[in-house]
Amino acid sequence: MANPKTQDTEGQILDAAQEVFQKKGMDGARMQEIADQAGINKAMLHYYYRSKQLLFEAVFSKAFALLAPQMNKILNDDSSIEEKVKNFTHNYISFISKHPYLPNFIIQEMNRNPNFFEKLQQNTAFPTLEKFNKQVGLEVEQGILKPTDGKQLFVHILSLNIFPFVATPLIKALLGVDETGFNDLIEERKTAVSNFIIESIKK
Amino acid sequence: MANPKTQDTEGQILDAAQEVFQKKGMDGARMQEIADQAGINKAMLHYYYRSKQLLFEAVFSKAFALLAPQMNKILNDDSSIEEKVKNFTHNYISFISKHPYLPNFIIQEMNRNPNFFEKLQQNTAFPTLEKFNKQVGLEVEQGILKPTDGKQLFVHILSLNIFPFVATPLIKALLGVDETGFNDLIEERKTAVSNFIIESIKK
DNA sequence: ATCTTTGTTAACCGTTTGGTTAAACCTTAT
DNA sequence: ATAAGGTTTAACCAAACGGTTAACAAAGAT
Repeated sequence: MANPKTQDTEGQILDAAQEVFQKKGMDGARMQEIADQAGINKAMLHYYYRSKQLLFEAVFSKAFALLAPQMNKILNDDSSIEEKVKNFTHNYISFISKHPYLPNFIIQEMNRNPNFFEKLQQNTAFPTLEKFNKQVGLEVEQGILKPTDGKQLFVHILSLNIFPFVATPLIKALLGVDETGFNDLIEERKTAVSNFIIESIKK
Repeated sequence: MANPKTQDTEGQILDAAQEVFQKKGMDGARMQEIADQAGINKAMLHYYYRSKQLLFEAVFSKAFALLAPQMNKILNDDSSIEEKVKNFTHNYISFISKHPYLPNFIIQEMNRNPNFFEKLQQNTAFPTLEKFNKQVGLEVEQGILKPTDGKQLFVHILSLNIFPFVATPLIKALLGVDETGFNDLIEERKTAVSNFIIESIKK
């Protein structure tokens, strides 16, 4: 990633917009604050991106494009289910630890405007569950896994990996841990989650 | 719940505010829209609740007060871990199916303003993990459960139960299901989630 | 050198927003 | 009847908002 100071104006704007939108959401973000963050005049935002809506869509699409490959890895590569679970859990948690605002941003804005999300769904090469589903069925037949529904398993995997990052303040409060304690918990989860899943589905 | 038409103005406002705030969040909600929803003049909102912030806090506190007892059930009653997991999963999913906006509202606003949440944490009888943690340790010693960390197990349980309601649009898209298909999936989860957990931790 | 295009700014504009006000409207006690 | 209290309304207000404009600066092209 390039140093902001050496980037051109358009890139500086996108970086600033990403920061502000991810912290405050579409409704809470202010064009002036994005301009201040980027260290430029507010008119430049409109010069490069026309409107708040279009600037937001640029930020959202860029963010979503970061996540999609992670999904495709678990859905469409050729390793076994057990390997997929282990790799996805470890990789995803590592990845999100570096971008902690990302999941909440995506989910918050998907809920705010499902229409825009449907548009994205058609344009992007959107991941599908087909291959994963078949693979689970096959490994059940082969006696590698206990009887397991692919859809439910996939939702389990997403829930266990993503939820803690979405509900960080709630979990901190309920567990009574601070920033450090939470980070330790997350670090533990890189193995705890995959062990928990494998233990449940492996024969 | 009383019929809105037979309620007094203050109650009508709170109901209308709940609906609008839960759909659009603090930043997206408009006082005029709340007034319209309640069928009254905008000035009445300020007459009864002084400001948008105070009206919002009334809505948030009421919503949180609905969820806290659910948490306490799994943390502080006297049944076994297995029973707790089964009951919590079934009860929580049933409960949230009737209030689908609730989890996302709480989480979204907790992330937006962690300070306000800390205030709430001190005032309310806030659930703690202490008893649950001890109980897990005990059942592990007794050979009922495999070696299990109480904290991680609790995060697992919350994640599996809450996440699908928070990320509904994402899950619908990835699984390629419509409203009906999603509802079926959720209905299945009342047993699928508890079986999945028990299978993993029970000796 | 001068023209043209692109990038940048301060000032401005119309609208929307949360919030206020003063007058009117009930209800009820005397 | 009427005075007093709380309740409700239309009209209004200042501030904040997204967006525009016109003038200016920088950089290439001829």
